[in-house]
Amino acid sequence: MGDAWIYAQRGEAAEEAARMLAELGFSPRRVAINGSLRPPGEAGATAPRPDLAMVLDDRGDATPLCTRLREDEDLGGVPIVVSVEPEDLELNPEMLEVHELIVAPFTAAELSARIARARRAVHGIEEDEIVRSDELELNLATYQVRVDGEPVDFTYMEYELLKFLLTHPRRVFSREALLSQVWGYDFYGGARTVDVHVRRVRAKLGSEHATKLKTVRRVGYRWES
Amino acid sequence: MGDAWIYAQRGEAAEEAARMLAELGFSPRRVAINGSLRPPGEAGATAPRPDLAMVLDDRGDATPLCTRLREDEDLGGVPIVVSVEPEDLELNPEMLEVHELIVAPFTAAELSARIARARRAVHGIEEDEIVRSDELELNLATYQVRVDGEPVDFTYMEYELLKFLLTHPRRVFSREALLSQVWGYDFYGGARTVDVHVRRVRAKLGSEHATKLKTVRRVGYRWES
DNA sequence: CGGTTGGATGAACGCTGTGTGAATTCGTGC
DNA sequence: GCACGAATTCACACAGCGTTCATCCAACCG
Repeated sequence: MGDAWIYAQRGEAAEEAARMLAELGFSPRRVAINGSLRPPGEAGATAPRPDLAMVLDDRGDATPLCTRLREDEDLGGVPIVVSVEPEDLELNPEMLEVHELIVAPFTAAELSARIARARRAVHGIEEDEIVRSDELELNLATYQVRVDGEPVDFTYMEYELLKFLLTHPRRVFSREALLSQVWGYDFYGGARTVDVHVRRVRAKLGSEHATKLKTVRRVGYRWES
Repeated sequence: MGDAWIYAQRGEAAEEAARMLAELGFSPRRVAINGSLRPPGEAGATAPRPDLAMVLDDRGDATPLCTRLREDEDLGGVPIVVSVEPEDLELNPEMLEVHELIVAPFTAAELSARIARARRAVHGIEEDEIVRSDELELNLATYQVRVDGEPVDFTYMEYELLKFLLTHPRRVFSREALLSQVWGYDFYGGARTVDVHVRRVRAKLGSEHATKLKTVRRVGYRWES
């Protein structure tokens, strides 16, 4: 699911949130509420972006923090979920603008739903429409592929082939199996067709990732990351 | 605070919500979940609009209801708050799109905050009634389009198509999807219809912006700014 | 170490899908 | 009923993409 940065004053609350986010498949990192808005060790140079910012409010201290988050150059567009205590629900303008609001204590199921809503609000895309493998990203909603963060153009068949192998990792598929599953059950064509597409996919992936699309001699192809 | 219409299957839940809304200063009215979407006695003639629609989900039955609410001619733009039971939180696309989501049981304070957020979400859109993307401006109120500041005349379908793509950026839509979502669910026509409208929209946008309406071969169209 | 087999590679062909111009149908107001 | 604009359908050309073919290279086997 990606990185989640947690902004919190109190330690227990942060740990509980981290536990829950990890359960949902995130890699949570704690961030001090005062300071650079980045986790320790992440200087501005590399400027990594989290996939989610989770803010744990403590008596209204989240308000200025959210403003800073929103205005931060590199963190713009990161979905923000703010957790507030029930007694701190009194209205304040910032709480109206935050992507998604959750009232503590909450369940993992609710958090998951609210994260999906926050992402939807920001990206217009749901997380489950993205297939990842290492530094590879297949976006099922936009038909775009990112290799090491860089968008790469794939043609329709290239995309479909890569998607199939990526979503069925490790298992070997014969050319015939690929022809029937990726091209369609009624396809009658030479098995060499697969070879050519594999070549093109490899070329676009770059040497780094190309090696993950392995040839199994006399059998077929396999994805191994 | 104004009128609040409650859509619910179960009576107790509806009464509890009504009590809470009254406490917050609303005038709650119960609406049957099947039927005209209006309280009894409110025929279409006078067509009053509530200031809030509160939907109480019962095992997922809120989904089609929300779709109807959204598409209702006179109820468009009414803030919608949906209450769901914790066990019904599993993701479904409609729940991602609703203005605000609240998990039962909830306090009046939380409901109040979420109503404020829902209103903000709706007002935000109505306040700027204008959808912008770079130097493009869609005025939802007047059906006018400005390209680089210059007003351009769009016909109805051209406008609807552009608006749909612009408000769902990046995502690819097949011709069939566009036909059903922009033209209407019951539309049966050639998929080439979409092509022609895309061409006209592109022509009116000018070469600069036309390239943002991208063709995804064998799949459909996509807006990318 | 040569023979054999299967995969990689380069290039060219031909089909399918999309763009485009124009004709036709539909809808609305006078 | 007529006129006008808009939406839809039709026909065709072109480009991109998928497929095939021919050749080269690497792995396996004796």
